[in-house]
Amino acid sequence: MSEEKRHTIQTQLLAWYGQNKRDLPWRKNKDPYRIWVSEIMLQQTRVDTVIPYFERFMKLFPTVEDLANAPEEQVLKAWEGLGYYSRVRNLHQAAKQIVHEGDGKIPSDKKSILKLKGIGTYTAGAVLSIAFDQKIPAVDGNVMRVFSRLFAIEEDIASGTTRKKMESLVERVMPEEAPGDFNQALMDLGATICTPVSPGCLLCPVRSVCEAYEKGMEEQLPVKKKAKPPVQQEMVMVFFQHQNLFIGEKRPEQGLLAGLWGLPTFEIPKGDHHLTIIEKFCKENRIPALNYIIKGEFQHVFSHRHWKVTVVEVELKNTGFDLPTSWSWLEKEKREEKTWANVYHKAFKTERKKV
DNA sequence: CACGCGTGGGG
DNA sequence: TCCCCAAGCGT
Repeated sequence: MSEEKRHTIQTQLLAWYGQNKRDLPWRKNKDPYRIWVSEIMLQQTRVDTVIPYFERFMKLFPTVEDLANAPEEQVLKAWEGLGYYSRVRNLHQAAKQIVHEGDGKIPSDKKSILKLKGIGTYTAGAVLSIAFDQKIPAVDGNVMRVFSRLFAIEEDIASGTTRKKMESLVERVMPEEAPGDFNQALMDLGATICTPVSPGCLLCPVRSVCEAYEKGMEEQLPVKKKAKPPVQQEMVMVFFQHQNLFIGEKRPEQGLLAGLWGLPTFEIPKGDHHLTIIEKFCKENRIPALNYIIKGEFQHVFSHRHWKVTVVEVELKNTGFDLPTSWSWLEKEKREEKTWANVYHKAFKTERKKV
């Protein structure tokens, strides 16, 4: 790479950022805790979605100590609807590490910060450069896209080796001064101008040194392998209820919607009928079901699974029987408080519909 | 290194 | 309606 190209990217990008940077709540100061929380929320998640969550989260847990001392239920609740829930479980765990095992401060060296759950190469670079002014790359999807175009890199950006290559490129281009601004400028450029489709090249501050623009291949880059299609699954969610009580299920600590409260959910084997599954389950577990009512169905798409969910109401004769360990009786009034993913809220909507 | 892990928005 | 995504990480 020529010295001229490096210089152009540095100066043009920083100048552009000075004029065009977005006014975002986590940019009000350089508090490492705020930067950290914002970076975790922003993983695979759009800025507009994150903003209200960030504001609420900071009111609830203004410092890392507040977060560490908060009950897990409250922390998970604050993340409700944001998705990728392992992020918040890791965040909470890391806060406890910092407060109870460390000195109560976010580590400012790469080796230590990478030991925290939920902080990988990208997030470490973002926090260290933005909050601690260290010259460390923060290569996310935006930066990969910008650099794959600037240098016409046709390798699959999903591969690990390509990302390493990008990191060393960014490292070479980064200025000594304002590394945090430089990283954020790259991300803002990727988010607002160097977009995945129909990029705004005519507005781009680094168009003059962009190889993809020169070759007219900005729409073809970056190269990214296609994800495989989601698995289709038929599910049943059940409202087991008796008087003002219903049964909630705490999901396993690992896997889909890990650790979240919701409704007992069953997968229907192909060719089976949903009521057959529920009836069999009740019989085997000596659950005193009085009747089964199909309330309706809805679709829910995860990144890698597609659920068709049938909602069933089961009236129970009494509460005097043993529940599976992950199930608990909850008050109906607390339904909305006790269910922490959008897929359950869809079930409530279906339930409230008239039959 | 491939896979699992949510959700809502835009073209 | 459909498809692509958006500031990744842990295993």
